[in-house]
Amino acid sequence: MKVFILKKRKDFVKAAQEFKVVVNGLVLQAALNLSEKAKDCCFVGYTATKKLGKAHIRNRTKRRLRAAVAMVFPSLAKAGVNYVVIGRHNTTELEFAYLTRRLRDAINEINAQIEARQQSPSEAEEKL
RNA sequence: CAAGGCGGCCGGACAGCCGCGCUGCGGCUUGACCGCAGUGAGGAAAGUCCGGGCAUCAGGGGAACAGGACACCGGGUAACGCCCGGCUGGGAAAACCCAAGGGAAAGUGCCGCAGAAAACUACCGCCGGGCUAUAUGCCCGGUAAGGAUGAAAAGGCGAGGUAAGAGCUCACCGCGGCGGUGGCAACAUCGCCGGCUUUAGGUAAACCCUGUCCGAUGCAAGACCAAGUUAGGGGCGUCAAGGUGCAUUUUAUGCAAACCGGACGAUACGGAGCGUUCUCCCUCCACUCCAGAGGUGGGUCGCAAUGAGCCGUCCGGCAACGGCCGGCCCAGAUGAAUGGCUGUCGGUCCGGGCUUGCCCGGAUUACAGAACCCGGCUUACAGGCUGCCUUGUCUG
RNA sequence: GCGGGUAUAGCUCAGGGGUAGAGCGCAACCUUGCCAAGGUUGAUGUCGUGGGUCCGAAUCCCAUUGCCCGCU
Repeated sequence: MKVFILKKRKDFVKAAQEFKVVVNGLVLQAALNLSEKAKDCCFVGYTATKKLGKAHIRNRTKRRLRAAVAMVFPSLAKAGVNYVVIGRHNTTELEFAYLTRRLRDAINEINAQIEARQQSPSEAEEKL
């Protein structure tokens, strides 16, 4: 599974509106991407807000998230999905192995949500 | 050894595995591809407080006004509000430190409370005279030594002098002027003179005056390529070849630009040209204006290997800095590259052990991430190295 | 990346060199059988932080921190 970088603001906004899982250290959001391009790959975007700290803290947060995604996503991510990973205040402090485990939990959870929606779309829409 | 002052410098090191940006080369399965090699954050990359380069506004000369910055002297620099050296004033026992440090004699304003008075001073007091029998008291005059107030009180201090006093006179200090000497200068120093209410309190980080400098906007500047929109409405003017209207010379000619539709835009008026106004040269503009809606915001260059560049020897200079010669090429992203894991060695702190400078264990290892590029300033910063200087104590 | 504004009592704001103020709120008392309204009285600030200028700074100057806003 190939993983590419998400760039457009529009896609970030859409991901924030559809699926969301919060774990210790990070937040994972996702949205379906039905375009031809995304048929057999997925996109990932990273977010680190000004709340986290100054520039070097935000950069470090994104780096650790990228490193974690590089370990987890190639095996677990679903094709045709835009993921967004958001850093939290303790992303830079947690042990990397723990952070990776939590990201694995988060992606399994969010994939389950997506599959549930795909199997019974009408029911899911009622929920929303 | 202790306490302190002033600089300069570093700001973890090495190795392994998995990854990332850029550049170069190679590969074929030509792509958001793979492989190899090289290279990859700071002293502040930060704050955006100054000064430049560069770019656009078509360009240039002059005058006035407005606005802003700066302000002892000399030097350095591309330039600066920066740096160096000096002067003056203030602080410290000293090494040293601090200073927006021009003009108050161009003008205006302000100086609360207190105090007689905050700038043409006179409450108490002191002295003289008068009224009154005397004292008290009152009136007139002289005075600014003393008291009191205040941040600040009209040169200070001592002596002479006087009714009491006063630069009224004199010495010293201070101040002003002239001259000599030293210094590029700020200024220092010596002498003479003034006789100081003929010396005009403070405040310019109050307005201001004087001198010097300053066009605006910032790489999201700007240049090019590609794609897309080029539609509707209102207003000015020209055209009589269509319709309409009017007139008739009666079916064609003339007039009319009011209306519908169409084709279009003047070598004149005028407008524009880097704060405002004026002026000179020069140049440019031939449709214009308004409102609403929708779309796009992609790529290349700018841009990173030639620069006020970095390193080193030597030379000049007290220094900032400059010069000769030699060597080097050193990040370039755009959802934005340095990360993850492991080991060894460091630094600092704590605890324990003892063989007293080693071992063991634990914690900690700052501030912080280039975005067009340089020169400064300012602010943040664990810990460490190093040079010089001052004072005190002890020993020789 | 560039450029502005603001910070004063619990809240909303005045004050632009000379004793820090207003409204609302708060507390006590009066009024009432009780409450509200009304009346009387009172408390309350390191003037965001650190320096400087001045005799004297919330005010002027410099630096700094937080918050808010604008352009692209």
